[in-house]
This record gives sequence, structure tokens and C-alpha cells, in this order.
Amino acid sequence: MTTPQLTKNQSLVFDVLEKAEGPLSAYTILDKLRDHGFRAPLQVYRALEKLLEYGVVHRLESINSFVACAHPGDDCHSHGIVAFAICESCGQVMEFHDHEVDHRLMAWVRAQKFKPEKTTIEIRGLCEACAA
Amino acid sequence: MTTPQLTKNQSLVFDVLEKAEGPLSAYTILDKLRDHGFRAPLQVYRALEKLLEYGVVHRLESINSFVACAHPGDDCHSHGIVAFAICESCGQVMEFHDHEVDHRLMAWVRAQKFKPEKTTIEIRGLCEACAA
DNA sequence: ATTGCACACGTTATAGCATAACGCAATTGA
DNA sequence: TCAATTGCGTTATGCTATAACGTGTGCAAT
Ligand SMILES: [Zn+2]
Ligand SMILES: [Zn+2]
Ligand SMILES: [Zn+2]
Ligand SMILES: [Zn+2]
Repeated sequence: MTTPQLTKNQSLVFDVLEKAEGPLSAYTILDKLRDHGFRAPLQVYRALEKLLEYGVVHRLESINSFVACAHPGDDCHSHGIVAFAICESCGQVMEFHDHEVDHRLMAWVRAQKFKPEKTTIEIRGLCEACAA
Repeated sequence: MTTPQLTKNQSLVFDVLEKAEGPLSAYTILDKLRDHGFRAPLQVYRALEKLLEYGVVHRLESINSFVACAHPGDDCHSHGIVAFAICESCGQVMEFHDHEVDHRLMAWVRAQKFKPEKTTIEIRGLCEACAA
């Protein structure tokens, strides 16, 4: 998926996510953009929908939040499943991928004749700093 | 985790999930139990909290729903990560585990000194019947 | 027996997440 | 020009989850 020129709202939302230390909820993004004219959740959700489609933002299903892609331009997104480790203490997110994990999961779905559309791998726990 | 005797509310919620064809949201469970005296979401959520703790019910993070464990008594839950394939058309859920996937993910977190607490693997797509 | 505690439960209210439905404006392409 | 598409703004609504308070019950420890 090639990324087209972002619209004004899409750029605003993306900038907020890129500058954030960790994942943000849609409503947190909304609050951060009120000074820029944002008034309603849909303005955020519509921008996020496109950013997710372009692959420059990821949704963390287990915490209802969004994060900027940590590997922009990396082609791993096109041929692999992305995984996340989320610190429940400081909110830090690590994005990674593992081809062997991809292969095993895809082998399983192929055996079941299941047709995958979207795969979520999220590990919640404590990062090194917070676990100490 | 050994499962203690379930309370009345816990049993009601568990029975609904066991008899269901697929995953149910907390509010769907609530509706199904109104005839049994359920009036408020908390009655469902409190029961679910315990059932999740006992490991007899799983939460599907990507669709905000709950499902009865497909492998009751199986010891794989105690030493492996459970994965789900969820059909977005018919709602059917397949629960499985793969030791190699577990191993790879745990190797990664160990290398990062990340301390995992709860891992989610959910594949959404179309089951064999619905993909035809 | 009385006290203290843990636990399940019921109720009301509130917080947090996401989308439906309407209309308008700008862009594009036939 | 006309139609189709896309983005945008607004209002309203629906869905998901928890906070806070109080009740009752069972079961020790004193
Ligand atoms: Zn990414
Ligand atoms: Zn941390
Ligand atoms: Zn299970
Ligand atoms: Zn299906």
C-alpha cells in the first residue's frame, strides 16, 4: 500500500501519534487536537481509518489505542504479521515481527482452509525498566 | 488454576457461553439472562471476571466478546499461548495453540527482558465454509 | 456469642469507545 | 455540465466497561 498525500486532518492525527511516547486512544487524540479545531470523535476516527489503511498507524486491539508504525518503509508489513509488546506500566510499545511465527500461523490456517484477513499479536506485560 | 464451584451467576453466564454457537458480548449475555433476573451489566462482568480467572472462558480482544474454552481440562493452557481464528462472517471461533509460536514469542520477550503477563493471538478472516 | 473479614450480589450512575445519519463543499473525470 | 467520489463538520446514538455505594451471608478468631 503506497501512502498518498495526507489530508489536513490525517496529518494532524498522524503527527500527534508520531510525537507521542506511547499509544493513544481516539479520545485522547481528540483532546490534543481541540486547539486545532477538532470537535468530534468522528474527525479522529475518520482520519485513523485512512492511516490504518495506509499502514502508517497500527491499532492495538487489547487496549483500544493507536500507535504510529515503528518501521515506516519497512517491507515486512507486506509479507509478515506484526507483533507488539505493550508495557502495562509505562505504556511503551515495541513493534516486531518474526517470520517463523508468521509461517506457523499461516501453516495452521492453510491446513484449516481458513482465509485470514487481519491478525493480531499483542503481548502485554512489563518492560525491562518497569519490571525491575 | 483449579476451578472452584461456580456461583449461581457464574454458572448462568458460563452456561450461556457454552451453549452459544460463537462468541458473545457481555451485553448479549445480559439480554439472554434477563429472564433469570439479570438486570445490570455488572452482574455479567463480575461473573466473566471470575470465569476468565478460572480459565474456563476466553476474552476475544479484537471483537470485545467472550467464548467458552474449547479445550477444558487441557493442560496446554498452563504452558502455552492460546490462539484463535475468528470467522467474520459466521462468527465461528477455532481455538488452537502452537508450541513453536509460543517458543518464538517467548524467546523474543526474553531477549528484550520483557516480562509477559497476557498474550493475545487472534486471526480474523473467513472460515472454510464462508470463504467458498 | 460477638466481632471482623471476605466474598458474592444488586443497584445506580458514570466513564470510555465507536458509529449512524444527515448535509455541505471540493475534486475529478466523463 | 453532470455525476461520482472524497473529505469534512455536526448531532445524535449505541455499545463497552467500571466506579461507588450498600446489602447479606458464611466463616473464622477472639
Ligand atoms: Zn508497523
Ligand atoms: Zn514499562
Ligand atoms: Zn481454552
Ligand atoms: Zn464462517
